[in-house]
Amino acid sequence: MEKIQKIKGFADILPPLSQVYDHMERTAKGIFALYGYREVRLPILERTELFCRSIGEETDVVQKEMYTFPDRKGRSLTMRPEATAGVMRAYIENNLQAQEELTKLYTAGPMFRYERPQKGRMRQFHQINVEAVGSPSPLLDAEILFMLAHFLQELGIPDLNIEVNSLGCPDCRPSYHEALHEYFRGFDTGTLCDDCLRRKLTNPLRVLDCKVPACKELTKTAPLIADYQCPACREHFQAVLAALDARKMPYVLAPRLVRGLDYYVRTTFEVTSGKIGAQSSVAGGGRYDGLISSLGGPDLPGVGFACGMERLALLLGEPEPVRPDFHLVALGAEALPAGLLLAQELRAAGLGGECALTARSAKSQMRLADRLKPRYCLILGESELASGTVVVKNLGLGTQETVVRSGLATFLRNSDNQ
RNA sequence: GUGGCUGUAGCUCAGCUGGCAGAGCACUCGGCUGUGACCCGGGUUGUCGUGGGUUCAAACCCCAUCAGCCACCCCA
Repeated sequence: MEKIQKIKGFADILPPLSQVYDHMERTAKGIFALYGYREVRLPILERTELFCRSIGEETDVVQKEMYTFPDRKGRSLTMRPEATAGVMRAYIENNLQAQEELTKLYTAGPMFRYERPQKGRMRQFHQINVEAVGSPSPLLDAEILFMLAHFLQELGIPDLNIEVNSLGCPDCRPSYHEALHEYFRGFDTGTLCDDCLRRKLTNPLRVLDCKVPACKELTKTAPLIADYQCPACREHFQAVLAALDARKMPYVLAPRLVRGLDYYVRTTFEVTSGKIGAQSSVAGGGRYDGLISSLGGPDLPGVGFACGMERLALLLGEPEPVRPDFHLVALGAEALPAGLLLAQELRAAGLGGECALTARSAKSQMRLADRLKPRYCLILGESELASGTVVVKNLGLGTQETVVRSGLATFLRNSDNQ
């Protein structure tokens, strides 16, 4: 029979890597709880229109990266390419604004984008996502950045760069776009790279982010967003930075930082690492004040970020294997079922480990025990069955002693052999 | 969507100008009636990614296709 293989860009997350994912989610849960965030679990499939309206019709994500298909009744569905849209849909649909003034939510799970896979980029990837809805305060922007930094620090990831920018708002951004347009108009073939010639028309902000030296040189004298922001946006951004400074949080101002999702306004940020290849962005987010009303909800502001779990996993490395408390070696036909009963007693007492299930030589069972690195190897044979004892062997030290069965759980629990 | 590199044992990889499919690790059995690691000896493991083509003969050359990796692009 022909084997069926997984879809391109999709991955099986097996042990021990699955432990890393579990660790990330547990750490997130613990840290986020300190800030008042609660978990939501939302559908992976949504109506296509949700993403067109939130992410933006003209973005790359919507234009060429979505898994979109009709259901059995011909309605267009899309596998979520990001989490914020779905969280906002759920917020509106469940009238969460009626429950509390500020709603703090987080979620973790798979996202789907049809892109060419490479290091740190899969078609099914996983994000931890945080959203805070209901407050326009710049202090909330700062708090969410504190929380993101706190989370990454708790995971123990060094050498991350936190970049911060303000994109302005619908009131002031058009004038900046206009200015950029004006600035780039003069540059033609030979001055800007081919990509930027396209970008200066579609998304002039992206030209500022180009890595080609010639383009970089030109952008040095390009107009700055800061000079075009309205007083309200300027004040907001200054308040965010003041809060970050007061806590002495390390960050860099990135006036060229652009986001590929249309809903972002004012504060935006990105966390990058130089150690994981070209896809260096580990987390990214910002404020999205007009998003909820554009989806038919109340006119409430929001802030959030997404954290890429595959990229975090690249930085975390292999986890320590968990050491079982015991491994039980059973010698002889009668010792096998007796060994299972004994193992079950120990598990009931909160001790973890495995026992032999099939009759094999002492040598092969001991070899297996050695691989599993249990705190103790327990040996149960005919003579131990007869005397109601168990041989307890410390594989690290090579020492062993005979312990009465009734006292075994206590003996194992009190031992300091880790 | 574009470009480059790569697919050979469970894993890591050799395999020359086309001529019997290899090594190390792992696994397994034994040396040691019921004691692991270290040591010694034996043993198992393959549609050479897949499908075509060239050839007396293809893991090797050609075409196609699938998958992986890296980069562009884009983003977490």
